[in-house]
Amino acid sequence: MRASQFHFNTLKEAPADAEAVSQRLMLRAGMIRKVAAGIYDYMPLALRSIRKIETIIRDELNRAGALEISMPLVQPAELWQETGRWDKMGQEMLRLRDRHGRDFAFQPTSEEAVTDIARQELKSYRQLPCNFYQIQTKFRDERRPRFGLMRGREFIMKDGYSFDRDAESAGESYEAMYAAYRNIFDRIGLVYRAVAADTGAIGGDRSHEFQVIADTGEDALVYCPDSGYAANIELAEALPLISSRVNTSAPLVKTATPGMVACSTVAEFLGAPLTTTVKSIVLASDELNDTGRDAATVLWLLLVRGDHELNETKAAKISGLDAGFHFASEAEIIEHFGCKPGYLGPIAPRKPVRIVADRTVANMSDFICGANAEGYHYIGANWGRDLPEPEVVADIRNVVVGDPSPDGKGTLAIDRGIEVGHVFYLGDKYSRAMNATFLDIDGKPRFFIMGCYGIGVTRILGAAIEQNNDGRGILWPTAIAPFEAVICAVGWGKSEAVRHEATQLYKALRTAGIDVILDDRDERPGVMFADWELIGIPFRLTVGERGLKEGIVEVQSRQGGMLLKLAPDEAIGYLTNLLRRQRAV
RNA sequence: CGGGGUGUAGCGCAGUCCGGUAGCGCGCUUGCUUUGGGAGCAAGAUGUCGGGGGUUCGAAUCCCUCCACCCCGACCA
Repeated sequence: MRASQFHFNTLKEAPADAEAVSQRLMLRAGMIRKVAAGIYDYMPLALRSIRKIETIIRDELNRAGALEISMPLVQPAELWQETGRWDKMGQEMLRLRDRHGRDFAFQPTSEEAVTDIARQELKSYRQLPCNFYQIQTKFRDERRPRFGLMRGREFIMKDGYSFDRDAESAGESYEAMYAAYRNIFDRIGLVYRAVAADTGAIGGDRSHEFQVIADTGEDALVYCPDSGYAANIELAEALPLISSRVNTSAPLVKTATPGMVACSTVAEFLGAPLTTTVKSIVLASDELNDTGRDAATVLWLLLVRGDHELNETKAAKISGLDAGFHFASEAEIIEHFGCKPGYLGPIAPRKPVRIVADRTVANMSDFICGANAEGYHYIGANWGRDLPEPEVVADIRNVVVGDPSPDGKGTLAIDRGIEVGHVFYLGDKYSRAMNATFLDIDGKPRFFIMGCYGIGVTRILGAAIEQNNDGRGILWPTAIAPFEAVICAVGWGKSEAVRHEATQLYKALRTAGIDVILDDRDERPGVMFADWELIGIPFRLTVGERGLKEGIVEVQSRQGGMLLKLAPDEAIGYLTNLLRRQRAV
């Protein structure tokens, strides 16, 4: 490719509304253009990267035995009604109507469509296992699209689905995809971590997220450097930090703490460690009473230690909260506690509330908590003596750095991550809902045991840049860079020697199988260098009269490192070998 | 969907309070000079001032009303 025949526009300033680094750099590099909130044009540079990612994905999935198909973007409502998701998906699913007034959905994912294929195509256990995937445009009408390609509304996703005859075989399919995902992300060349993830309503322990490590990531990844344990913080188990209660010594004292609302300020005011305070969080759930008709609001008081945070995913698994909850309103709190938020505690609320203590809180003694009176806290509170034992003791907090690893080997660390892939064991959730069966060896119909596997193709672009950028622009991993190398011809317009040598070099690199672009725009060197550094091409070769006099061209890595002055033949050999080694990873 | 904010040339902005017929930088076009880290000079082109309605002799500016976009908040590739 010659730059004079390619198209890209670089900008010195990014649009003011672009927030994320990846978004700013892609806009400045002219890779993407915003069309509407969360909706972008992919310009030629971006599409080259997208295609490279897709090629790696196809390659590894095909190798793992998966089969590529393509399902419709526009899917009939009936399919979605079968599983109840037509209603459940809510506003996130884009709905449309055809000229006859029939309802359709623009696919946000394709479990229904693929299960419909399976129930019609896969009739015998002899056809199993079977794994279909597609690389397709998705639309999810996000409440708040942001960060450019990281959380767009329209995006490209690889979604795959496996069909097996039983749980054991489905487990093997899952493991095969897990391994394929490892290969895919290894080849793409990003630093990532596979972590155990929450399985939501499905249950079971088979769900892993593939997270690209980046400080700007929205997820917190918990891992143990010693044991290899790794999980999303939503899931990561927090062990009790206190093994058992010590004998109580202090009396219960109601102490004035005027204006002290946060645990940290109370602790500071009282001169006590933050770890002796207890934080009160009030949730509300609606429950049916005995007649099964009128909904009564039940308040829950969740207690975590002052230095800890509530984990809502864990809270949502507690019996009674698992049907849904919301944070209690101030009115609900005053009605039940007789006090405004800020001074709430488990000792003698005005009306009965259900008390859930975190494992660590349950073993605390002589602790500080709100007194349910404005401007007062108790110090020296003790379970059993000053208040009843907690109704429920559970893990309801986020782990923090330094906590013991749940597997008992070492302590936990936390990274930020961007979720770019997810493998998930589905069981018969969709096959049962859609009555998708095959005939098993005993002649009886059985539901397919399914798994689903996603990779956010366009999100990988954003994640790659979030992880790899510097003051000058993007630093693409070679495997997904728009071009592997660029030849900057300095003085293209006026020097026949430069034109000749640059063209020869270009042809030779192409013959060697290198994806190279020749910058023949006759721009000044500063402009060329700045453009390609912004765009992030991994290798730059500079051909100019200055070097040709010495018989050399310059080779410079975008990552930094040495500027090499090599004879053209040497440069070709050097780059060919280097890229061959990188591709072999 | 709540709360806050912004819409002026492709991009970044000024002008709005105090109405008088739209400007700056970058980019773009042409010419000359320049040529190893975003060149200089000269001459140009580009605007429904987010849309609609109103007030006024006159509206980017004042009023009303839509719309779009961004930021902060209850989970996704």
